[in-house]
Amino acid sequence: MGEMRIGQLAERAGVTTRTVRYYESLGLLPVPAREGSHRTYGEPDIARLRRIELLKRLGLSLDEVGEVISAYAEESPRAKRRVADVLRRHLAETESKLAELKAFRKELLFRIDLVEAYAERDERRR
Amino acid sequence: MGEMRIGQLAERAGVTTRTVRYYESLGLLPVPAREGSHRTYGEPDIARLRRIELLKRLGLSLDEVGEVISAYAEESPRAKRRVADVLRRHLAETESKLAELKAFRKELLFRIDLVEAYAERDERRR
DNA sequence: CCGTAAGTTGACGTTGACGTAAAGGTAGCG
DNA sequence: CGCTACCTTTACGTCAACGTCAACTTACGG
Repeated sequence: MGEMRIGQLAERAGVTTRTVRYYESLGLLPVPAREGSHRTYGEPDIARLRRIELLKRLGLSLDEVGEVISAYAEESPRAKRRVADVLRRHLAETESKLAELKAFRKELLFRIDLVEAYAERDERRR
Repeated sequence: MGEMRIGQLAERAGVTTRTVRYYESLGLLPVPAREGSHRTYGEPDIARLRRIELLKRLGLSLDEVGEVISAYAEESPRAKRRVADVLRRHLAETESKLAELKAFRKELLFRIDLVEAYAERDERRR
């Protein structure tokens, strides 16, 4: 009943086997069934890995992913709310960074415009 | 003519002395003047440190800060453009992350609403 | 049966951005 | 003179998130 082994899982989820074992050791992935000594996985594990990678891309640490992923699987509203809280926190952070970044870019683009205006004027005065 | 030493600079810029020396070793801060064996700094160094910390908060690595900070001090349009390029790249990344994060949050809030709706219904049916 | 690819555990290596400890130099105050 | 606060360099420690290597074992096609 083992749909696939660690190599295929890793490839289909876009990670390395090392990463799969590491996540397992951190409890981000459930301890898998074995066929003999080989870990075996199914489709849901791919989905779970992809969720983990998404959460990472969003800037969560693996610890935070741990909180969120386990709560994510649960049905209780309390768990869901915890997930939402973690995400909202990161959303707020990201939004403030974005605002700063935009302000910074604006200032820079402005200065570039200035310099280019000077350059053009110098062109015409030749 | 030494306006302050490393301890005061660090405190006023909100970093540690270790950080100041580290940044100096990376070339993020200019090699400072000395009074005897003690590094001395002025107001511009505070400003520079604050710019560095801002850039870090925006998600740049110290390497990238290095590119940006030196170019930032230069007057040439080419340098300014390089600064803008680095920042635009990070802006794009940040914006895409933000979009994902928003989608994720939306999905979560939706699920929370669902669960809460169930909870309420159960309340009324008691 | 043999070779090869893929899997196993265990342990050490890496990178970035500093922290921290050791072992001392120096400036000012009483 | 001696204390205290602050400074100096050198060097090893840390943490996250894996990479990499060693030394096997297992599974499968020819």
